[in-house]
Amino acid sequence: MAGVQTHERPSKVLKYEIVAAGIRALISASLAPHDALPSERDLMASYGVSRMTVRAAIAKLADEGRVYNIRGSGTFVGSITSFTRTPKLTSFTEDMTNRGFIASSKTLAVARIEADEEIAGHLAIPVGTECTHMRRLRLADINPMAIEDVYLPTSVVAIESLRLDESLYAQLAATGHEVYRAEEDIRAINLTPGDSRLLDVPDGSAALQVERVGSSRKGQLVEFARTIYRADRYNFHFVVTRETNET
Amino acid sequence: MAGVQTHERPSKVLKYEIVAAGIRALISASLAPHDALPSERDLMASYGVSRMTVRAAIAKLADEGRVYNIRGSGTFVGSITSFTRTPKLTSFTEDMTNRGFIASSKTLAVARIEADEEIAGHLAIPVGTECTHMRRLRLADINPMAIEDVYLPTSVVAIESLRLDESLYAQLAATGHEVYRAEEDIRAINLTPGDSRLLDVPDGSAALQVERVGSSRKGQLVEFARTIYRADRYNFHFVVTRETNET
DNA sequence: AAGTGGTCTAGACCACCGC
DNA sequence: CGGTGGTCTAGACCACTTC
Repeated sequence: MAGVQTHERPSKVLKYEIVAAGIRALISASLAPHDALPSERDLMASYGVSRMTVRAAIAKLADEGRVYNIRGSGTFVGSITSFTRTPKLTSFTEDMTNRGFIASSKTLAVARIEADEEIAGHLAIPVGTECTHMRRLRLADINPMAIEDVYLPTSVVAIESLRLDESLYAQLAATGHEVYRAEEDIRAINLTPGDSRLLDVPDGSAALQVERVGSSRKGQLVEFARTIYRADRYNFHFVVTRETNET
Repeated sequence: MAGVQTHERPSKVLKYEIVAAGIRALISASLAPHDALPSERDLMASYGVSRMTVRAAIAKLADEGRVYNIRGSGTFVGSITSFTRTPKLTSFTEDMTNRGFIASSKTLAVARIEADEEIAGHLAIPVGTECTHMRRLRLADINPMAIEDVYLPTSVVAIESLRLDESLYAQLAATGHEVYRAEEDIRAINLTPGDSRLLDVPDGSAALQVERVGSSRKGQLVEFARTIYRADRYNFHFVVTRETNET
């Protein structure tokens, strides 16, 4: 039997997704940035749904940065440009695809290790727990983009069953450990001499480090990953808004 | 009775804010990370509100990273630690307050300049347009935290009317140019010798650079700001989730 | 004054989880 | 199976912006 498959779509068609798709189409077909969308009440009538459904659709589009609301005035098309990265959970391959690159990898090391204090702390497991460690050089269009170290408890993925030629996330999903939620920590670092060579930049160059602790839909901690991106090739770009808060 | 006048904004008390505050208090009083919250239906009864109001409160807490939902199972307390910075639009002072520091500033330069190509591009104005430039060293508890350069078209704020001892954002808001939405670009850089000295770190140290283009409610571009943070003192920490995508 | 988005009610059915 | 969060309806009043 060829190829492990992830679950097909028993997914129900959500009404607010239909409305959102319709609005997306409307925007790309006939609206320019800062143009007004039809009012929520108009959209209710157009799609034959309740107002809450319309608002759920607009909320999703706003989250994507495609539209924004002005109270008392209307909903308007945003001015998203290229190279946007809303803070959503994506795999490296998806991220590169979104940025217009072709992703590839070179596996540098795969090993069975015992969790040190840092890894154990992030994954909430006892120090010394057996883990699978994978170190990969990540490429975008054949050029070095990042170095990624991933640590997973052996109970999640054993090293023997790991297939290096397949997406790690797909393998996790296939075994019921889909990474659904993660906490990310982003900071700037100076590269070590070894990492500088791998990324083909001068020693001591700045780099963007993203640490991620990923958990499954059920809340189980699945992976700890540290990814170090070339500073000259990688950035985050997103929209922030002012909210009436706060404590 | 005679009307009591205050300078406070007569902000309406929102029900979902009350519920959210109650849940926040419950969490800090008696719940540990990954403990379950009362169910939404229980919260409805406790606060005497509809389910949608409860869900609005929980949605806000989830946005803050304080709780997370598991379908079919419940809502649980998140594991956010210190030094969190959700990607919201904040002033430097607010940001530092959230992180537990006391913010202060030292103005390094204020000048009238003509927009170069970069600034003009960000603010969508012709090259050579008159702008106000302000350069400040930002401190957290007396320690250098960041260097900030802000550029504003003179039509938004003229240098003569700028008061250095007052919040820039407050002055902008007072003249109808409140920054309420912004696009941010985050990347890692190596500090220049001059900036290294200002931030009191070794020459060539890595730093986190945040560029921001802020716009008013009406979509007018108001400011271009570049803030360079000490890498050892500043990071972003936020929660990301996997969402139904379809692009 | 009219129209907009923001909040809120009081119900309902569904998909999913753990027992 | 009962309980949970996810979606959805059909209304309502409010605060705000624009005319």
